Amino acid sequence: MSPRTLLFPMAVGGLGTAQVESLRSLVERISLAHHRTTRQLLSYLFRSSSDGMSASAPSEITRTWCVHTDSELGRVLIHRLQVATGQALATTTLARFGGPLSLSNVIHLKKSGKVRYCPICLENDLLEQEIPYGRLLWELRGVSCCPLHGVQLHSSTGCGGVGGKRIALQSRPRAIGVCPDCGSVGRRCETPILIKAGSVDLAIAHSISKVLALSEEECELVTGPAVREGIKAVVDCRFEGNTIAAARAAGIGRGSICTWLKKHTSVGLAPLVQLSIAGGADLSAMLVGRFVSADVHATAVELKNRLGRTYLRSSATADEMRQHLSNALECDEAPSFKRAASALGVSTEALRAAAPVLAKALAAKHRVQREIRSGDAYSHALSVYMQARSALLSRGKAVNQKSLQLHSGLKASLGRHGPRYRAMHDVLSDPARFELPS
DNA sequence: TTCTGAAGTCTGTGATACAT
DNA sequence: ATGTATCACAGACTTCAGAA
Repeated sequence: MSPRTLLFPMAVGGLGTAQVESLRSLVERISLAHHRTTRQLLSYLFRSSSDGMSASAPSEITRTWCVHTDSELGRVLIHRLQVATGQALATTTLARFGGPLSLSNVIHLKKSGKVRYCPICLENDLLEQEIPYGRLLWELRGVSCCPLHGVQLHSSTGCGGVGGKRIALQSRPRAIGVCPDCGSVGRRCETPILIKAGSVDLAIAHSISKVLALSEEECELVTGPAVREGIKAVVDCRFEGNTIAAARAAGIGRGSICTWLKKHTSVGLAPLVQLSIAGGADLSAMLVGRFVSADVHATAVELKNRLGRTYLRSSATADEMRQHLSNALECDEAPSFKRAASALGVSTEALRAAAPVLAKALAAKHRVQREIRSGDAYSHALSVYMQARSALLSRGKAVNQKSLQLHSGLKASLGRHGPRYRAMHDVLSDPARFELPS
Protein backbone atom coordinates (compact mmCIF):
# COMPACT_ATOMS: atom_id res chain seq x y z
CA MET A 1 0.00 0.00 0.00
CA SER A 2 1.40 3.43 -0.90
CA PRO A 3 1.87 5.88 1.97
CA ARG A 4 -0.98 8.30 2.61
CA THR A 5 -0.41 11.96 1.85
CA LEU A 6 -2.12 15.13 2.99
CA LEU A 7 -3.21 16.15 -0.52
CA PHE A 8 -4.14 14.22 -3.65
CA PRO A 9 -0.89 13.80 -5.55
CA MET A 10 -1.65 15.48 -8.88
CA ALA A 11 0.73 14.53 -11.68
CA VAL A 12 3.01 17.41 -12.67
CA GLY A 13 2.29 18.32 -16.30
CA GLY A 14 5.08 17.66 -18.81
CA LEU A 15 7.42 16.30 -16.15
CA GLY A 16 10.96 15.83 -17.45
CA THR A 17 10.32 17.81 -20.62
CA ALA A 18 10.63 21.41 -21.75
CA GLN A 19 6.87 21.62 -21.28
CA VAL A 20 7.12 21.10 -17.52
CA GLU A 21 4.39 22.64 -15.41
CA SER A 22 5.17 25.65 -13.23
CA LEU A 23 4.86 25.47 -9.45
CA ARG A 24 2.40 28.33 -9.58
CA SER A 25 0.13 26.40 -11.96
CA LEU A 26 0.42 23.22 -9.86
CA VAL A 27 -0.60 25.07 -6.68
CA GLU A 28 -3.61 26.46 -8.52
CA ARG A 29 -4.66 23.07 -9.92
CA ILE A 30 -4.25 21.32 -6.55
CA SER A 31 -6.35 24.05 -4.92
CA LEU A 32 -9.10 23.58 -7.52
CA ALA A 33 -9.04 19.78 -7.13
CA HIS A 34 -9.48 20.17 -3.36
CA HIS A 35 -12.23 22.77 -3.75
CA ARG A 36 -10.08 25.34 -1.99
CA THR A 37 -8.72 28.72 -3.02
CA THR A 38 -4.96 29.08 -3.40
CA ARG A 39 -5.10 31.40 -0.38
CA GLN A 40 -6.63 28.61 1.73
CA LEU A 41 -4.16 26.02 0.49
CA LEU A 42 -1.18 28.27 1.21
CA SER A 43 -2.37 29.20 4.67
CA TYR A 44 -2.83 25.48 5.39
CA LEU A 45 0.64 24.59 4.11
CA PHE A 46 2.32 27.44 5.99
CA ARG A 47 0.26 27.11 9.18
CA SER A 48 2.48 24.95 11.31
CA SER A 49 5.11 22.43 10.53
CA SER A 50 7.70 20.43 12.37
CA ASP A 51 10.23 20.57 9.51
CA GLY A 52 12.22 23.36 11.16
CA MET A 53 11.78 25.69 8.19
CA SER A 54 10.39 29.01 9.30
CA ALA A 55 8.22 31.15 7.08
CA SER A 56 5.29 33.38 7.77
CA ALA A 57 2.23 32.43 5.77
CA PRO A 58 1.86 34.42 2.57
CA SER A 59 -1.77 35.19 1.85
CA GLU A 60 -1.49 34.33 -1.83
CA ILE A 61 0.99 33.94 -4.66
CA THR A 62 1.36 37.66 -5.24
CA ARG A 63 2.52 39.30 -8.42
CA THR A 64 5.87 40.12 -6.87
CA TRP A 65 6.47 36.80 -5.14
CA CYS A 66 9.01 35.13 -7.42
CA VAL A 67 7.86 31.68 -6.52
CA HIS A 68 9.98 30.09 -9.26
CA THR A 69 13.34 31.45 -8.13
CA ASP A 70 15.34 30.31 -5.12
CA SER A 71 13.67 32.72 -2.68
CA GLU A 72 13.21 31.56 0.90
CA LEU A 73 9.42 31.43 0.59
CA GLY A 74 9.67 29.45 -2.63
CA ARG A 75 11.97 26.90 -0.98
CA VAL A 76 9.62 26.42 1.98
CA LEU A 77 6.60 26.13 -0.31
CA ILE A 78 8.20 23.52 -2.55
CA HIS A 79 9.41 21.49 0.44
CA ARG A 80 6.04 21.43 2.17
CA LEU A 81 4.16 20.73 -1.05
CA GLN A 82 6.48 17.81 -1.79
CA VAL A 83 5.74 16.38 1.66
CA ALA A 84 2.01 17.04 1.28
CA THR A 85 1.69 15.44 -2.15
CA GLY A 86 4.44 12.82 -1.89
CA GLN A 87 6.06 13.66 -5.21
CA ALA A 88 9.24 15.39 -6.38
CA LEU A 89 8.57 18.93 -7.56
CA ALA A 90 12.12 20.26 -8.04
CA THR A 91 11.73 20.66 -11.79
CA THR A 92 8.65 22.91 -11.49
CA THR A 93 10.83 25.91 -10.61
CA LEU A 94 14.23 27.35 -11.51
CA ALA A 95 15.46 26.99 -7.92
CA ARG A 96 17.53 23.93 -8.93
CA PHE A 97 19.82 26.29 -10.86
CA GLY A 98 20.21 28.66 -7.89
CA GLY A 99 23.87 29.08 -6.97
CA PRO A 100 25.74 28.97 -10.29
CA LEU A 101 22.99 30.98 -11.95
CA SER A 102 21.51 34.21 -10.69
CA LEU A 103 17.74 33.92 -10.79
CA SER A 104 16.90 37.55 -10.30
CA ASN A 105 15.23 39.18 -13.26
CA VAL A 106 14.21 35.89 -14.89
CA ILE A 107 10.47 35.94 -14.25
CA HIS A 108 8.10 37.72 -16.61
CA LEU A 109 6.08 39.76 -14.12
CA LYS A 110 2.51 39.72 -15.32
CA LYS A 111 0.17 42.60 -14.82
CA SER A 112 -2.49 41.57 -12.32
CA GLY A 113 -4.96 39.13 -13.80
CA LYS A 114 -3.10 38.86 -17.13
CA VAL A 115 -1.61 35.52 -18.08
CA ARG A 116 0.38 34.39 -21.12
CA TYR A 117 -0.18 31.06 -22.81
CA CYS A 118 0.11 29.16 -26.06
CA PRO A 119 -3.45 28.68 -27.38
CA ILE A 120 -2.48 25.46 -29.21
CA CYS A 121 -0.96 23.90 -26.07
CA LEU A 122 -4.13 24.72 -24.12
CA GLU A 123 -6.27 23.18 -26.84
CA ASN A 124 -4.14 20.02 -26.92
CA ASP A 125 -4.21 19.71 -23.12
CA LEU A 126 -7.99 19.46 -23.22
CA LEU A 127 -7.71 16.24 -25.24
CA GLU A 128 -5.66 14.59 -22.51
CA GLN A 129 -6.70 16.04 -19.19
CA GLU A 130 -9.46 17.84 -17.36
CA ILE A 131 -7.73 21.17 -16.79
CA PRO A 132 -4.93 22.55 -18.97
CA TYR A 133 -1.78 23.43 -17.10
CA GLY A 134 0.59 26.42 -17.20
CA ARG A 135 4.14 25.87 -18.46
CA LEU A 136 7.10 27.20 -16.50
CA LEU A 137 8.48 28.41 -19.83
CA TRP A 138 5.55 30.79 -20.33
CA GLU A 139 6.42 32.59 -17.11
CA LEU A 140 10.01 33.37 -18.01
CA ARG A 141 11.29 36.75 -19.15
CA GLY A 142 12.54 36.83 -22.73
CA VAL A 143 10.31 33.93 -23.76
CA SER A 144 7.60 35.30 -26.01
CA CYS A 145 6.65 32.28 -28.09
CA CYS A 146 5.95 28.56 -27.86
CA PRO A 147 8.93 26.58 -29.22
CA LEU A 148 6.68 23.58 -29.82
CA HIS A 149 4.15 25.27 -32.10
CA GLY A 150 6.16 28.29 -33.26
CA VAL A 151 3.49 30.84 -32.37
CA GLN A 152 3.62 33.92 -30.17
CA LEU A 153 2.30 33.47 -26.64
CA HIS A 154 -1.12 35.04 -26.24
CA SER A 155 -1.50 37.62 -23.47
CA SER A 156 -4.95 37.15 -22.03
CA THR A 157 -7.14 40.17 -22.65
CA GLY A 158 -9.84 39.01 -20.25
CA CYS A 159 -13.06 37.07 -20.71
CA GLY A 160 -14.37 37.19 -24.22
CA GLY A 161 -17.79 35.73 -23.42
CA VAL A 162 -20.67 38.07 -24.22
CA GLY A 163 -23.75 38.52 -22.08
CA GLY A 164 -23.07 35.47 -19.97
CA LYS A 165 -23.28 35.40 -16.20
CA ARG A 166 -20.06 36.25 -14.40
CA ILE A 167 -18.91 34.07 -11.51
CA ALA A 168 -19.05 35.76 -8.09
CA LEU A 169 -15.78 37.37 -7.08
CA GLN A 170 -15.13 35.09 -4.11
CA SER A 171 -15.70 31.83 -6.04
CA ARG A 172 -13.75 32.57 -9.21
CA PRO A 173 -11.43 29.71 -10.20
CA ARG A 174 -7.75 30.59 -10.32
CA ALA A 175 -5.87 28.46 -12.80
CA ILE A 176 -4.13 29.49 -15.98
CA GLY A 177 -6.23 27.09 -18.06
CA VAL A 178 -9.57 28.40 -16.80
CA CYS A 179 -11.17 31.78 -17.42
CA PRO A 180 -11.70 33.31 -13.97
CA ASP A 181 -14.70 35.35 -15.14
CA CYS A 182 -16.91 32.77 -16.84
CA GLY A 183 -15.16 29.52 -15.80
CA SER A 184 -14.53 28.37 -19.37
CA VAL A 185 -12.05 25.48 -19.19
CA GLY A 186 -9.32 26.00 -21.79
CA ARG A 187 -10.27 29.70 -21.97
CA ARG A 188 -12.51 28.97 -24.94
CA CYS A 189 -14.27 32.28 -24.36
CA GLU A 190 -11.20 34.03 -25.74
CA THR A 191 -10.34 34.08 -29.44
CA PRO A 192 -6.59 34.58 -29.61
CA ILE A 193 -5.03 35.35 -32.97
CA LEU A 194 -2.21 32.95 -33.85
CA ILE A 195 0.92 34.84 -34.89
CA LYS A 196 3.96 33.08 -36.30
CA ALA A 197 7.01 33.63 -34.09
CA GLY A 198 10.16 35.24 -35.47
CA SER A 199 13.46 33.37 -35.71
CA VAL A 200 15.15 35.24 -32.83
CA ASP A 201 12.19 34.71 -30.48
CA LEU A 202 12.18 31.05 -31.44
CA ALA A 203 15.92 30.72 -30.83
CA ILE A 204 15.54 32.21 -27.33
CA ALA A 205 12.54 30.01 -26.48
CA HIS A 206 14.30 26.86 -27.80
CA SER A 207 17.45 27.71 -25.89
CA ILE A 208 15.69 28.20 -22.55
CA SER A 209 13.32 25.27 -23.04
CA LYS A 210 16.28 22.89 -23.43
CA VAL A 211 17.57 24.07 -20.06
CA LEU A 212 14.19 23.38 -18.45
CA ALA A 213 14.27 19.87 -19.88
CA LEU A 214 17.50 19.01 -18.00
CA SER A 215 16.93 16.17 -15.57
CA GLU A 216 17.77 16.45 -11.87
CA GLU A 217 20.94 14.39 -12.45
CA GLU A 218 22.04 16.67 -15.30
CA CYS A 219 21.28 19.71 -13.12
CA GLU A 220 23.81 18.48 -10.60
CA LEU A 221 26.49 19.01 -13.27
CA VAL A 222 25.52 22.68 -13.53
CA THR A 223 28.05 24.14 -11.10
CA GLY A 224 29.90 27.46 -10.89
CA PRO A 225 33.15 26.11 -12.37
CA ALA A 226 31.24 24.25 -15.12
CA VAL A 227 29.37 27.40 -16.16
CA ARG A 228 32.64 29.38 -16.24
CA GLU A 229 34.20 26.58 -18.30
CA GLY A 230 31.27 26.76 -20.73
CA ILE A 231 31.53 30.53 -21.09
CA LYS A 232 35.26 30.25 -21.72
CA ALA A 233 34.69 27.50 -24.28
CA VAL A 234 32.26 29.67 -26.26
CA VAL A 235 34.57 32.72 -26.15
CA ASP A 236 37.53 30.55 -27.22
CA CYS A 237 35.78 28.55 -29.96
CA ARG A 238 33.71 31.34 -31.52
CA PHE A 239 35.57 34.53 -30.73
CA GLU A 240 39.18 33.32 -30.63
CA GLY A 241 39.35 34.10 -26.91
CA ASN A 242 38.53 37.77 -27.50
CA THR A 243 36.12 38.86 -24.77
CA ILE A 244 35.49 42.23 -26.41
CA ALA A 245 34.28 40.59 -29.60
CA ALA A 246 32.11 38.16 -27.61
CA ALA A 247 30.54 40.94 -25.54
CA ARG A 248 29.93 43.08 -28.61
CA ALA A 249 28.23 40.25 -30.51
CA ALA A 250 26.05 39.29 -27.53
CA GLY A 251 25.06 42.85 -26.65
CA ILE A 252 26.34 42.59 -23.09
CA GLY A 253 28.94 44.54 -21.17
CA ARG A 254 32.52 43.32 -21.53
CA GLY A 255 33.02 43.82 -17.82
CA SER A 256 30.35 41.18 -17.25
CA ILE A 257 32.32 38.48 -19.07
CA CYS A 258 35.47 39.43 -17.15
CA THR A 259 33.57 39.26 -13.86
CA TRP A 260 32.11 35.85 -14.75
CA LEU A 261 35.49 34.42 -15.64
CA LYS A 262 37.58 36.03 -12.90
CA LYS A 263 35.25 36.28 -9.94
CA HIS A 264 33.23 33.46 -8.49
CA THR A 265 29.87 35.15 -8.75
CA SER A 266 26.67 33.69 -10.14
CA VAL A 267 25.67 34.56 -13.68
CA GLY A 268 22.36 35.88 -14.91
CA LEU A 269 20.34 33.56 -17.15
CA ALA A 270 19.44 36.31 -19.65
CA PRO A 271 23.03 37.41 -20.51
CA LEU A 272 24.03 33.74 -20.77
CA VAL A 273 21.27 33.18 -23.33
CA GLN A 274 22.55 36.24 -25.21
CA LEU A 275 26.11 34.92 -25.26
CA SER A 276 25.10 31.39 -26.26
CA ILE A 277 22.98 32.56 -29.20
CA ALA A 278 25.57 35.11 -30.33
CA GLY A 279 28.19 32.35 -30.25
CA GLY A 280 25.94 29.81 -31.97
CA ALA A 281 26.30 27.55 -28.95
CA ASP A 282 23.90 25.21 -27.18
CA LEU A 283 23.05 26.79 -23.82
CA SER A 284 22.28 23.56 -21.99
CA ALA A 285 25.70 22.18 -22.99
CA MET A 286 27.34 25.47 -22.05
CA LEU A 287 25.94 25.19 -18.51
CA VAL A 288 27.74 21.91 -17.98
CA GLY A 289 31.04 23.27 -19.34
CA ARG A 290 30.93 22.05 -22.94
CA PHE A 291 30.80 23.80 -26.30
CA VAL A 292 28.24 22.27 -28.66
CA SER A 293 27.48 24.12 -31.87
CA ALA A 294 23.88 25.19 -32.43
CA ASP A 295 22.29 26.61 -35.55
CA VAL A 296 21.05 29.89 -34.07
CA HIS A 297 21.69 33.46 -35.19
CA ALA A 298 20.76 36.86 -33.85
CA THR A 299 22.33 40.31 -33.83
CA ALA A 300 23.48 42.05 -30.65
CA VAL A 301 20.65 44.59 -30.95
CA GLU A 302 18.01 41.88 -31.35
CA LEU A 303 19.33 40.05 -28.29
CA LYS A 304 19.68 43.18 -26.21
CA ASN A 305 16.16 44.35 -27.07
CA ARG A 306 14.66 41.06 -25.91
CA LEU A 307 16.86 40.11 -22.96
CA GLY A 308 19.10 43.03 -22.04
CA ARG A 309 18.73 45.52 -19.25
CA THR A 310 17.77 49.09 -19.99
CA TYR A 311 20.71 50.71 -18.34
CA LEU A 312 21.33 54.41 -18.42
CA ARG A 313 24.18 55.98 -16.52
CA SER A 314 22.94 59.23 -15.04
CA SER A 315 24.71 62.43 -15.94
CA ALA A 316 22.98 64.63 -13.32
CA THR A 317 25.36 66.89 -11.41
CA ALA A 318 25.15 67.59 -7.66
CA ASP A 319 23.71 71.05 -8.39
CA GLU A 320 21.03 69.58 -10.63
CA MET A 321 20.13 67.07 -7.94
CA ARG A 322 19.84 69.81 -5.28
CA GLN A 323 17.68 71.90 -7.63
CA HIS A 324 15.50 68.89 -8.42
CA LEU A 325 14.95 68.22 -4.70
CA SER A 326 14.08 71.87 -4.03
CA ASN A 327 11.53 71.82 -6.85
CA ALA A 328 10.03 68.58 -5.52
CA LEU A 329 9.76 70.11 -2.04
CA GLU A 330 7.81 73.07 -3.39
CA CYS A 331 5.18 70.85 -5.03
CA ASP A 332 1.80 70.72 -3.27
CA GLU A 333 1.78 66.94 -3.73
CA ALA A 334 5.35 66.09 -2.73
CA PRO A 335 6.63 62.94 -4.50
CA SER A 336 8.27 60.18 -2.48
CA PHE A 337 12.04 60.40 -2.22
CA LYS A 338 12.40 57.27 -4.33
CA ARG A 339 10.11 58.65 -7.02
CA ALA A 340 12.02 61.94 -7.05
CA ALA A 341 15.24 59.99 -7.56
CA SER A 342 13.90 57.85 -10.39
CA ALA A 343 12.36 60.92 -12.08
CA LEU A 344 15.86 62.38 -12.34
CA GLY A 345 17.38 59.03 -13.26
CA VAL A 346 19.70 58.80 -10.25
CA SER A 347 19.90 56.38 -7.37
CA THR A 348 18.45 57.30 -3.99
CA GLU A 349 21.95 57.05 -2.51
CA ALA A 350 23.40 59.54 -5.00
CA LEU A 351 20.51 61.96 -4.45
CA ARG A 352 20.77 61.65 -0.66
CA ALA A 353 24.52 62.21 -0.78
CA ALA A 354 24.11 65.34 -2.93
CA ALA A 355 21.69 67.04 -0.53
CA PRO A 356 21.10 65.17 2.74
CA VAL A 357 19.05 67.94 4.41
CA LEU A 358 16.75 68.45 1.42
CA ALA A 359 16.38 64.68 1.09
CA LYS A 360 15.23 64.36 4.70
CA ALA A 361 12.83 67.27 4.29
CA LEU A 362 11.25 65.74 1.20
CA ALA A 363 10.87 62.33 2.83
CA ALA A 364 9.25 63.98 5.89
CA LYS A 365 6.85 66.06 3.80
CA HIS A 366 5.81 63.05 1.76
CA ARG A 367 5.28 60.98 4.92
CA VAL A 368 3.03 63.62 6.49
CA GLN A 369 0.96 63.92 3.30
CA ARG A 370 0.66 60.15 3.10
CA GLU A 371 -0.50 59.87 6.70
CA ILE A 372 -3.17 62.51 6.07
CA ARG A 373 -4.39 60.60 3.00
CA SER A 374 -4.35 57.31 4.90
CA GLY A 375 -6.24 58.91 7.81
CA ASP A 376 -8.90 60.20 5.44
CA ALA A 377 -9.31 56.75 3.89
CA TYR A 378 -9.64 55.22 7.37
CA SER A 379 -12.32 57.73 8.51
CA HIS A 380 -14.28 57.25 5.28
CA ALA A 381 -14.13 53.47 5.49
CA LEU A 382 -15.07 53.57 9.16
CA SER A 383 -18.21 55.57 8.52
CA VAL A 384 -19.23 53.41 5.52
CA TYR A 385 -18.72 50.15 7.47
CA MET A 386 -20.57 51.50 10.52
CA GLN A 387 -23.55 52.40 8.31
CA ALA A 388 -23.47 48.97 6.70
CA ARG A 389 -23.29 47.36 10.16
CA SER A 390 -26.39 49.11 11.47
CA ALA A 391 -28.29 48.32 8.25
CA LEU A 392 -27.38 44.63 8.59
CA LEU A 393 -28.32 44.53 12.28
CA SER A 394 -31.68 46.17 11.64
CA ARG A 395 -32.46 43.38 9.16
CA GLY A 396 -31.28 40.73 11.61
CA LYS A 397 -28.36 39.75 9.36
CA ALA A 398 -24.97 38.56 10.52
CA VAL A 399 -22.18 41.13 10.61
CA ASN A 400 -18.86 39.78 9.40
CA GLN A 401 -16.06 40.62 6.96
CA LYS A 402 -17.97 39.25 3.98
CA SER A 403 -21.35 40.83 4.74
CA LEU A 404 -19.81 44.19 5.59
CA GLN A 405 -17.94 44.31 2.29
CA LEU A 406 -20.88 43.06 0.24
CA HIS A 407 -23.39 45.43 1.80
CA SER A 408 -21.19 48.52 1.78
CA GLY A 409 -19.70 47.83 -1.64
CA LEU A 410 -16.30 48.77 -0.16
CA LYS A 411 -13.77 45.98 -0.60
CA ALA A 412 -10.88 45.77 1.85
CA SER A 413 -7.68 44.04 0.89
CA LEU A 414 -7.26 41.29 3.47
CA GLY A 415 -3.70 40.63 2.44
CA ARG A 416 -2.52 44.14 3.26
CA HIS A 417 -3.40 45.76 6.56
CA GLY A 418 -4.31 49.07 4.93
CA PRO A 419 -6.72 51.74 6.21
CA ARG A 420 -9.84 49.91 4.95
CA TYR A 421 -8.77 46.68 6.60
CA ARG A 422 -8.06 48.49 9.89
CA ALA A 423 -11.43 50.25 9.74
CA MET A 424 -13.27 46.97 9.13
CA HIS A 425 -11.34 45.25 11.88
CA ASP A 426 -12.17 48.05 14.33
CA VAL A 427 -15.87 48.01 13.39
CA LEU A 428 -16.05 44.24 13.92
CA SER A 429 -13.99 44.07 17.11
CA ASP A 430 -15.13 47.17 19.00
CA PRO A 431 -18.10 48.92 17.33
CA ALA A 432 -19.17 50.63 20.57
CA ARG A 433 -16.16 52.95 20.24
CA PHE A 434 -17.60 54.50 17.09
CA GLU A 435 -21.33 54.51 17.83
CA LEU A 436 -22.90 57.93 18.23
CA PRO A 437 -24.88 58.40 21.48
CA SER A 438 -28.62 58.13 20.73
C1' DT B 1 59.57 55.67 -25.17
C1' DT B 2 55.13 55.97 -27.06
C1' DC B 3 51.05 54.15 -28.89
C1' DT B 4 47.26 51.01 -29.09
C1' DG B 5 44.17 47.59 -27.96
C1' DA B 6 43.00 44.03 -24.73
C1' DA B 7 42.33 42.60 -20.05
C1' DG B 8 41.38 43.59 -15.26
C1' DT B 9 39.12 46.38 -11.53
C1' DC B 10 36.00 49.55 -9.45
C1' DT B 11 31.78 51.99 -8.69
C1' DG B 12 27.13 53.32 -9.21
C1' DT B 13 22.69 51.61 -11.12
C1' DG B 14 18.71 48.63 -12.13
C1' DA B 15 15.81 45.34 -10.76
C1' DT B 16 14.23 42.70 -7.73
C1' DA B 17 12.67 40.35 -3.07
C1' DC B 18 10.56 41.18 0.73
C1' DA B 19 8.71 44.01 4.63
C1' DT B 20 5.74 47.61 6.18
C1' DA C 1 2.34 52.19 -2.58
C1' DT C 2 6.56 52.77 -0.55
C1' DG C 3 10.95 51.66 1.90
C1' DT C 4 15.07 48.89 2.50
C1' DA C 5 18.50 45.49 1.50
C1' DT C 6 20.80 43.03 -1.88
C1' DC C 7 23.58 41.80 -5.81
C1' DA C 8 24.58 41.17 -10.80
C1' DC C 9 25.65 44.14 -14.35
C1' DA C 10 27.19 48.27 -17.39
C1' DG C 11 30.48 51.16 -18.28
C1' DA C 12 34.24 54.17 -16.66
C1' DC C 13 38.75 53.86 -15.17
C1' DT C 14 43.30 51.52 -14.73
C1' DT C 15 46.82 48.36 -15.89
C1' DC C 16 49.22 45.35 -18.93
C1' DA C 17 51.51 43.68 -23.08
C1' DG C 18 53.21 43.88 -27.53
C1' DA C 19 54.47 46.50 -31.63
C1' DA C 20 56.66 50.37 -33.76
